[in-house]
Amino acid sequence: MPRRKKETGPEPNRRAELLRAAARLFVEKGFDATTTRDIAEAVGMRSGSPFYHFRSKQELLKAAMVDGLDAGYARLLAAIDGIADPEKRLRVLVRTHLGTLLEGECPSPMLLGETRALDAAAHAEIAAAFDRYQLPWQETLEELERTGRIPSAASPVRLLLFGMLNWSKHWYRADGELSLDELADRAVALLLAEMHSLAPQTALEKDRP
Amino acid sequence: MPRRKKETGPEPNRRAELLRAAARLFVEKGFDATTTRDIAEAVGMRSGSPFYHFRSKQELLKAAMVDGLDAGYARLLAAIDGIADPEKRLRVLVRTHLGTLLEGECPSPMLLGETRALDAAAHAEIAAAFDRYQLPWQETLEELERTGRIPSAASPVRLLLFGMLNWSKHWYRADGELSLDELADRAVALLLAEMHSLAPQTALEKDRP
DNA sequence: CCTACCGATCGGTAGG
DNA sequence: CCTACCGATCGGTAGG
Repeated sequence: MPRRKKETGPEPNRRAELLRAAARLFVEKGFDATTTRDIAEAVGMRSGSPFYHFRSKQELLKAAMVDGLDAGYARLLAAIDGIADPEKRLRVLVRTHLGTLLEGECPSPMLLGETRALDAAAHAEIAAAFDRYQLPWQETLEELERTGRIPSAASPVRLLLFGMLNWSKHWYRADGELSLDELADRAVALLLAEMHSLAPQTALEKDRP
Repeated sequence: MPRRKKETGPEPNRRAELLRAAARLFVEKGFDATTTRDIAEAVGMRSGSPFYHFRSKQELLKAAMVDGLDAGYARLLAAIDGIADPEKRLRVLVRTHLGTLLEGECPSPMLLGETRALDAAAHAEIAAAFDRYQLPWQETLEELERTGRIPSAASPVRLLLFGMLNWSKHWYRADGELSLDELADRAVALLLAEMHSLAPQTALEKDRP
């Protein structure tokens, strides 16, 4: 029986393993504090071997960011598929984003600050991946503006929203009182100002429709 | 004429200069990518001299954070002095915070992620400084809740608010279209949901009362 | 992908 | 606060 594929060059699985380990370590310890030896050890390689897959530590960071963002983008699209109501769609975007950020293994937005060390070409690739990621958000916000649910979908609104969500990485505890669903509700409520027209006591007690 | 003070040990000015330089460099390049040599050079010292003032690089980071937060706290208190209306006070808190963060030389909240390398004792000192800093915010939010301007002043609200503001360090450009005053208005409007009851076009055109 | 290694750099110290 | 320095570590490479 014929093999699926001739073995050409490096094993793609090992490359993906390196990227996952790198992303996790970069988030955990920071780019500079993470050594290429840490990353190699995390996947059972020797110190020099990551450089067989990636030209430099910088390229490892760039690839981890772009792959992480694209994986998150795919997750977003799958989650909002078929949801026509923009308010529900926003809620799903927020919840899915928080899941990627706080439960996932590759919280790319947290690596934003670590890209300082990268050159302009890498920055451009990462920026393009961020732009893709933000597309469904901007569409949804604009639909909410058109239907009068928010007063403005101008760019700062989206950025303030991402700020609310991404910063939670600094304080959210999975073993705390606040569930991810509740946090998502809080954030959406803040944006939509719907709590203002609800009785405060019931603001967090919404059932599923 | 008598000297104000006998010279006892290290010059306090030099210590403060080191802290300012360290804070700026840590924000700019990250804790690990900043060398103690960078910091020494920034204040015109030789490579070993910072260790005359601070026991370790970690202590430099801890002191820079605590000092930066306490300076920001003093700035907050001065700014809100005598403002009775909680809505106006919140607006001033937000604007002052954004000023410290985006125009100041020591944006301490951005160093939160860099404290990974510090031990438990240092974390406790920094946490205490953060708690002080958050006091006037929490008081103001609770007053807004009591007077019915926001539906809840529970802890996540304050944290989401800080998220909106702090994340702006990642995208705000001083030479862009959005002024700090406008950004502050946007953030406050999001929280108070006042835009909902205003005509959208005038939401950003408020004069001073 | 491993072995063996290099050049550079870094935090920190001794002694003045 | 400087000079001179040490031990350790790190990103990366040559050769297989």
